[in-house]
Formats: sequence, structure tokens, C-alpha cells
Amino acid sequence: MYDSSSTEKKWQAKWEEAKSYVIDLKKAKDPYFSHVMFPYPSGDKLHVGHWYNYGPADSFSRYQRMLGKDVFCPFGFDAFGLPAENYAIKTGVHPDDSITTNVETMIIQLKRIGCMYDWDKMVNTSKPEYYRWTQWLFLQMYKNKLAYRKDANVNWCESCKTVLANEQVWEGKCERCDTDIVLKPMTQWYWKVKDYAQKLLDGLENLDWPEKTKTMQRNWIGRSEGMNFTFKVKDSELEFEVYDSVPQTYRAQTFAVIAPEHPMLLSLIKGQKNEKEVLDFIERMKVKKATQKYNFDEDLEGVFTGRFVEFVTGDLPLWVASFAVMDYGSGIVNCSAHDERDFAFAKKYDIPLHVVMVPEDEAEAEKVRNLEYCFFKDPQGVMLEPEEFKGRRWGEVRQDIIKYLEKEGIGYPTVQYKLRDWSISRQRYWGAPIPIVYDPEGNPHPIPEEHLPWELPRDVDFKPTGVAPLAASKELLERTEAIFGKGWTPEVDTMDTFVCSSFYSFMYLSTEGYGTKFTNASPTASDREAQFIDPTIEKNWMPVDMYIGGPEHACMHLIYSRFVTMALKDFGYVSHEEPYKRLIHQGLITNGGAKMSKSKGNVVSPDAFVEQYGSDVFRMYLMFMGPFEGGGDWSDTGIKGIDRFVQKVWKLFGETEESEETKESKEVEVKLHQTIKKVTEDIERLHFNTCISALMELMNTVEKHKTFNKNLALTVAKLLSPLAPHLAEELWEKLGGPAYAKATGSKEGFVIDQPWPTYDEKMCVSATVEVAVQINGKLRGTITIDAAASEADVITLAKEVPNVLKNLEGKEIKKEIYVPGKLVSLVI
RNA sequence: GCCGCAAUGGUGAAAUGGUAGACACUAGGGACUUAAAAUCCCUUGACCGUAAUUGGUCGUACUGGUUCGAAUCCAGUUUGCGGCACCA
Repeated sequence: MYDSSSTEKKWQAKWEEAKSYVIDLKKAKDPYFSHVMFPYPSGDKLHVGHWYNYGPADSFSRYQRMLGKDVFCPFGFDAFGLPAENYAIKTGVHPDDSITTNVETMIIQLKRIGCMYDWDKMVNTSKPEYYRWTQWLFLQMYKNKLAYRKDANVNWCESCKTVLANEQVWEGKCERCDTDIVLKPMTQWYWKVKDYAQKLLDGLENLDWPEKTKTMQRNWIGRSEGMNFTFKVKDSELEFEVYDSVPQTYRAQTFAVIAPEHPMLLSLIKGQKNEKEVLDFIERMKVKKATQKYNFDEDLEGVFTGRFVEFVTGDLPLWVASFAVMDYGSGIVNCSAHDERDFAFAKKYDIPLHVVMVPEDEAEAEKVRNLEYCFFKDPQGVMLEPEEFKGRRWGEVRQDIIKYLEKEGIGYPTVQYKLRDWSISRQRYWGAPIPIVYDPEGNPHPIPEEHLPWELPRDVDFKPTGVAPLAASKELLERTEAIFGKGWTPEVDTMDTFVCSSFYSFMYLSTEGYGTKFTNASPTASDREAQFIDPTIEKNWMPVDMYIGGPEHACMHLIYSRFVTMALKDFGYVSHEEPYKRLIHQGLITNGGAKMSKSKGNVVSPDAFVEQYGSDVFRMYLMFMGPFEGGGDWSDTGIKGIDRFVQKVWKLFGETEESEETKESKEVEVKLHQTIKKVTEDIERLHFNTCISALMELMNTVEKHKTFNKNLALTVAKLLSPLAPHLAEELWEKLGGPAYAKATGSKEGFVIDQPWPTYDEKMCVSATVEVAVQINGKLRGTITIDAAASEADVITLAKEVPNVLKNLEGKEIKKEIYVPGKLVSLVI
């Protein structure tokens, strides 16, 4: 009987004692960097989802290690963020205290999984040793003009007098007091991700990432090619650039719309007779846009500004419209009859439309001319205007019209991206303080590096008061004045937690235990001189060879990380521009079809299962559920099957004495080679489920043949090592693995340090194979043949099968197909 | 609305152009046992047939197509899941 509990404790202690998973980053010869997306250290226990992510990811890393690589698997905590702050508001426990406790308890739980984490290099983003570099990153962005300040709308609750994160807005209302949210402009810090849009797009080509994720990023970046036109405001000096992705139909433009939050709008409407009406509309939109539940038909609305813009097609009325987006193009849209939304808007407000393209069919063309429906983006559309292109097709005329417009000086080609600059300011306490101070005139100045870490003050009240929590800190203000002078004030916003996580892979490489040694002491001289990362280590270890985590980060975290890495390369601090070479998303484990969450009360704890069956069995059960990337619905039926398998392995190999050794039969030998092949190939593609079934088949064969053979058993221990590390070590030790390793010249010690077993392709084929015989594609029998039999012999044999003979009677064979070792197909 | 992915027994699933349902779970039957648990053996896609067997028909969401042969490739449809969503 295999006792998982004591065995697992034993090996975890041995691994730790031997520092088996601690990697010397400088000495490594064949670096393989593999880590999972680091978690938020919540106070809850590890749930099935954590295990489903970390267990298989560890199995993959262990396999890489047995291939002889220096595998580095660090772990860390994304420790800043709202939950700890909300907990502080509720209980008064300081986030630093609750997070420190949570990290400690989480590490204890994580160690029970038995992963090969190098805990010496753990990071915790909320510790000054870490966020000092978050702030350093901000300063680099600032110095290189990738950081700037801009007014932007934030979700504002008038009753709580506070800024709310998007997650705290529930159907347009404050989640705490149910007051309607309004958009309020506040000055915020932005990073220029948009400058890297094209690079982010191009870089995707060479990444070994799921196609789905790459597609999502491409859509998120949203590259669009088109033209810019210039609109001059009538009776004014103002001019606008206007982006058009469909310049073919430029002559159809009969009006233009401007976004309600456009900064030029107020000066435009000043003194116009509908000024009041427009102002009301703007106010209404502020509330409405905050509610974030738009309906295409109902919410299409606008007001005439009283202004006109001049264009080659004449003077176009300028409207303020709900659908105009400030952050795309210039915030002003040219509108025509050949856009569904423009068409609907014009119909609603009786704005004249002008048709310049019709369907080929004359009856349909007449309907379009009469504006019965909107005709748009049809490659077969026949152009009516401009005169030079009359009669040509919409689908082929584009490039020629673009050239023509450029020549005529009407517009010029441009590219637009949907990607927006990254707003990194948060009016929150529990985050890295933005390293900026303001002089008495209110101008921002970067805090010199020698003052980093610019520490998060502790003397704040967490209860929302209407200002950012840091604004209430006396210590922070005094510190600022002491260093910079009277009248100077600190920036009171903190950084988005996505900033902290955008460069943490580098921190694993550049630190020996950030977050574990913080003593509240002032930074030492060596701290100040420390470099972001050792260039040699960075060059050898980056990019991360295997990065595993949830698909929910496909766009945010994974775009920000790529952007930051590209920027750091441009600044000269790192040598790679992509952080993650290979990416895998584990699937989601649901319960009753729903995502596990505390509020639904359907979170499954692994504890009871691990207690009863052990970590290895639980890990393998999760892997056996299906392909890693598929996830699935939780059910505990079936974990018994894995437990039986583990017990069977132990019974056959762990409890058999050497004296009972038998000769390996040919069938077992072939099965072993087949299994090595299958397991190797399937670990590579993260199909752990079929690795396990292959091993089950092998054990069933061994059981059937009552074979006990030491070499076989040692090989099985190696094959099991990535999937069931504790069982494999126990087996290895029991079978005298270390002595065997010594005799064969490989490293003594753990099974994890043994070379991965190899197979012989020739040995994967048995002497005889079963071949199917089909007649017209229908199975009519099987024959067992010598694997080396010739095609002619096999076909002759196939025709002698009684059932085949019966079916062939009186029929003429037209065609004979032989697929070697698989089947014979006869066509009659 | 747009983009992407998926659909196979009672259940998780396997098979990526070549014997559909490997490997497990559940259920039923049997052995062992005073009994239970554990363990072992048998049956387990549906239907028909036979005294019996290596018998037959249907079957991978649906409708077609390509092919000697399709769960797999192609076209269309339905349903479900995920993401984006007024992007001019």
C-alpha cells in the first residue's frame, strides 16, 4: 500500500534540503525559463483552479529539466490591488499586514503541491524593494517622453465622493450606495502604448502563442487604413483632421458629427443659438456614457451645433452625437449615406443624404437612390461619383481613388489604431506611488532616483473621503517638503497594478528574494547603485521560454508586458523586445457550469482530496480530465481511477522483490517503447491526459504478463516523474535508482535529475499487426499479419477471410488499396 | 452586430483522412468475505439476428459535397461558450 501522505512530506523536505530547485542564474549552461502568471495573494485558500494551473505547468517544467535543461521556475505575488484595500476599509487591518500574512499562508499551501519552485527568488510587488523598480520604470517612461498627463473621465460617485474602478460600477450605479455614476474629468498619467501599436502588431508574427490570443491582440490593436481629410470650420479659423476608412464614398458626405467630450466643442458652440441645448446634451451624455449600457438604436442621438464645416462636397452641418468616440481618430466623424449608423442618424434627424454608389440591379438601385435602405461596403457596388470613376466597382476602385484624392490635395493616406494609451493613475491607496512631485506652481517634476523607493506612507485613512487616500498623509507631504522645499506637493495617485506585473519576469532574474528581506531600513548605497537587471543574465534567460496562465489576460497584461519590454529595449536596459516566447492558457475549471467564485459559493477546495489521495493523485486527476487548454466542469467521480493506478504501480514495482525478476516479454518491451514515444510527444503538446492513459495501458500490460523487471520499473519511474513527482522519487529510491544511475554514469540522487528515457522507433512496432479489411469502405473483417509482409501477400490473405469471401461473391474487384500496417480496402 | 472556438456513449474523454468510443468513471452481474470496504473477473453506443461464432443495420449536432474511405477536409445551418462591441 502506497502511503501518499508520509511519502510526499518526505520528498518535499528532501528537495528543499538539497536546494534541488534553486538555480544559479549565472552558471546555468542551458537556461530554460518557465513560470506561471503570478497570483494575487488573497486570504482564501488555494482552490482547484490554482492546482489546475500550477500542477500541469510544473509537470511540463519537470519534463524540460529531465531533457537536461537548467529549468528556472520562480514564483511571486501580484500583491497590490483593490481586495486588500477593501478589506482594510471593512476591518481596519492594514493592507501590508494582511498581504504579508496571506503570502505566508499561501506559500505553505503551495509547497504542498510539490512544484519545483525556486523560492529564493520570489517577488512581492507590494514591497519597497520591488516597487522601487516600478517607480524606476515610471521615471524611465517619463525621461523618454512616453509618460504624459491628460484630463480624462473617471467614474465618479457624487454620494461617496470617490472615484470608482470599472469593476465597482454596477449597471451604471455605485456598488456601495446605488447612486448614478457620472463621468468626471481628472488629470491622469498616461503611457504611450499607442506609439508601439505597429510594433506590437508585427511582433505577434514570431511568437509561439495560441492563434486565438494573437487574433484577440490584433483586434484589440485594431489597425485600420484610410485617409485623413481636412475640415475647416465655417466663419472660424478652426480646422479639423477627419479620419475616413472608406474614402471611396467621400463624395457622399453631407454632415459631420463631433464627440460630446471634444475639447474644442465648447468654444465652437459659444454664442450659437443652440448653445444651451448642446450643453444640456453634453451633461446628459456624461451620465449616460458612464452607465455603459448602450443600445445601438435607442441611444443614437445628437444635437445640431449651429456650425458648419467646409469640405469639397460643400458646407456640412456639424452635430454633436452620442456615437462619436473621442479616443479614435480626431473625435470628429464625416458622415455619409453609405454607412449604416450615419444613415440611421440622418433619417432620425432629417439630415439630407447623398447617394454616390448603387447596386447593379436597377430596381435595387432605385430603392437606394430613394434612400429606402442603406447600401454599404458591397464590392459589387457601382460608383456614380466622382465623375472620373463613374461606373467602376466599389471593391476595386479604392486604391485609385486614394491616389486621386492625394493628387488633388483633398486628403492623405493614414493608419489608425483602436488601441488607446494606457491610463496608469489610480486614485487608490494600495499601489505603487507615482514618483512625481509638484512645485508650488503645480508643475510636475520626477523624483530623482536616489530617493527611490518613494515609500507608500502608512498614516492614511482608508475610508473614502472624496480625495485620493495619499492626499491625507501628513508624512508624505512633510517628506516632500523636506526634500523639495516649502509649497511642494506629492502626487497622490498610485499606479495601476498592471504596471507592477508588466516587468516581473525581469525581476525574478534580477533579485535574490525581493519581498522576503524587507526591513524598513533606509535604502543603502548599494541599493541605489543596483541596476535594473544584469545584462548577461537577461541576455541568457530572456525571453521566458514557457509562460502559462489564464486567457483572461490575453489583452491587458500581455499587451502591457510586451509594450514595457519593447520600451525597455529601446531605452537600452534589455536586449529582447518580446518577454514571452511561448504562451499557453490553461482551461477554466467550472463547477455546475459556472465559474467558481466566493459569491456563488461554488468554490471547490482541494484540501479534502489531497488529504485522502495525496498531491500526486490530485494533480494527475486534474490532468486526466482532458487536454490542459480545455478546462472542464468539476466532478470528483473518477479520482478513484487515478488512485487505483498509483496503487497498481506501487504494487507491481514498489512491492516486488528483486528475486522475483522475470524476463521482459517481447510484448511488454514493445509497449514500453510505444509508451515512451507517446508520453514524450504528448507532454510536448501538453496533452497530459493521454500521457496518463498511455502509462495506464503500459501498467495493464505489465500486470497481464506478470512482468517484474528492474530496468522497466526504473524507466517507468522516470516517465512518471513529471506527472507524479513524489511517487516517482519513492519508486526510484526503492528500486535502487541512485546505484543504477552511478553504474550507468548519470547523476546520482533524485529521479528528476535523470535523463529522460529514449525510445527506438523500430522497437515500437510489434512482430505481428492486425489489419482491417474493408469492402467499399465497410469493415468486413480483420487479419493478423507479419509486420514485414508484402502488399501482395496481405491482399491475398485479406481475400481469404470467410466474411470477405462471402461479400466478394460474384463481384468484380475494381481497385485494391493497402495502407501498410493499417488496412486493406477493396472496391467492388 | 463583429471576431474566435467548440458540439463524439449514462459521464470525463480518445482517434487530425484509414478498424469510432482507447484510457478511465458510473451502473449492472459474479468471485472473495459472517458482513461491509478494498481487491479481482465479466457486461456496458443503439437496434436486429444466431444454438453459437470472426453476423447485420444505424451511429461523432443538422443538410449537402470531395474521397476507395470523413468525427477529421470543403460549403451551408443550428446550438453552446469566450472575447470585442457605436472605431467612422
